[in-house]
Amino acid sequence: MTTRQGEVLDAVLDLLVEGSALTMNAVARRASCSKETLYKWFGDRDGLLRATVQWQASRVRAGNYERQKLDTAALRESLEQFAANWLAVISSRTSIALNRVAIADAGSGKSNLGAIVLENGRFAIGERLKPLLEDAREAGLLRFNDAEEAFRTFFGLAGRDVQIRLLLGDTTLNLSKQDIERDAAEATRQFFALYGASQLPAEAG
Amino acid sequence: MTTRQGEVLDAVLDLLVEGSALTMNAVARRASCSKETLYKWFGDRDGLLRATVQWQASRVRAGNYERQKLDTAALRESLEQFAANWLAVISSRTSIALNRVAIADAGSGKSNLGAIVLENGRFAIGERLKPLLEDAREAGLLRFNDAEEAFRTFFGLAGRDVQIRLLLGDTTLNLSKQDIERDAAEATRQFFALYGASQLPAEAG
DNA sequence: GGGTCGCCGTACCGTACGTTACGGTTCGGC
DNA sequence: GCCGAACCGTAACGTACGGTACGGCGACCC
Repeated sequence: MTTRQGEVLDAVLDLLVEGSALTMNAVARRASCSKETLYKWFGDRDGLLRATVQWQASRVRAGNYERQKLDTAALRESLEQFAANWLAVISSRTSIALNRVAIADAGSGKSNLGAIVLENGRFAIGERLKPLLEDAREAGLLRFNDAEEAFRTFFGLAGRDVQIRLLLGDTTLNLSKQDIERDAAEATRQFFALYGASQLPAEAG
Repeated sequence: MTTRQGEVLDAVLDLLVEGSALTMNAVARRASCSKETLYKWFGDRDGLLRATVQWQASRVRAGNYERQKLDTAALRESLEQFAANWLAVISSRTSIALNRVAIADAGSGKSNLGAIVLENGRFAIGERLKPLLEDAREAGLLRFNDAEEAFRTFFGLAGRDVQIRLLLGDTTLNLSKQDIERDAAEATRQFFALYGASQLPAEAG
């Protein structure tokens, strides 16, 4: 992946975010490259989309969680960061645009953009969060049987209706940085109320 | 909306659920009608899609909640039914297909399918659930300040990652009727843990 | 300075699909 | 039995777009 190729993929992202129709002509014009080059580098339109999705995924992937000795404050801090980061990602125009094409593609089943997005989004964050949850359980801070189920609950508390509303074009939902931090803190508080070891476990699955 | 027109829209739903490309030719063939009739009845392709979305919405709309004197058991029962019904809807092949076209459409901004789906999905269920929550607060069963926020939490606890995974084509998620009932019960239990008046309120927003 | 390579711009091709037009058929009203 | 309306099936048109071909041009090598 040369820098020039990255510029081309950024042009694709630009067009997607704008909501313009993503034709090969439009990409070539925006990226100031020839269509021949596009086909040489990416094969066909599907390959271009796949490369774009992976290109963006490679940028979003944050540092992995480092196993550590946890106390309640550190755990809360980590959870809030996870939630805030996730909310920031799913409310970004880029993520919305990419999820839209991936969802449309998953319907026609031509490429496998949906699987790529899932792998780098929902599943990646799950794999990054579960070690934290398990360390917290080890440290006696959380109670749960199944880390996957606990994660899914946290995912629901953090995301709520945000992603589907944004994907469907709801314009009444405008998450500022402050909103995101407040919502992330609230989700974390609720998660502690459900899974915190200092309280009665809510028959957590 | 004649019954014949309903048959045509059912043909559209069939094609969408199959994942076939939704061309006017395919619709005409599947519905055994002429393209001329399609254009006469629905104007253009967008009109056909709009009519299809509204046609399905008119079928999904369930009975409204009837205000009643609530006790804990009745409240739990109602909440579980709401959650189970919502999970059944969003995991149905029809809903997935319609949400896909609506989301794709919301990206290009041609029609306003996204708004229609939101209005008949997420927002409709919110308006139906909030009176129940408020009655429960009135009856001293729940504690919260903002019914909208409480609803959004319930929405997150019930839906979690289900909708986005299905929209993105995740095939590892297969919700049986039993799964749905179990998840609905669990979400309701968690919601009570967060907002039930018999416990300390979790600083609920 | 000539040859080669990689790329840009553009013209071009084939096809898919939205849309329109039209001949043929059924059916209710008189 | 005849008329008109509604509708079916299909052919035809125009366009948009994915994909290909080709001429030109700067860069680099020898």
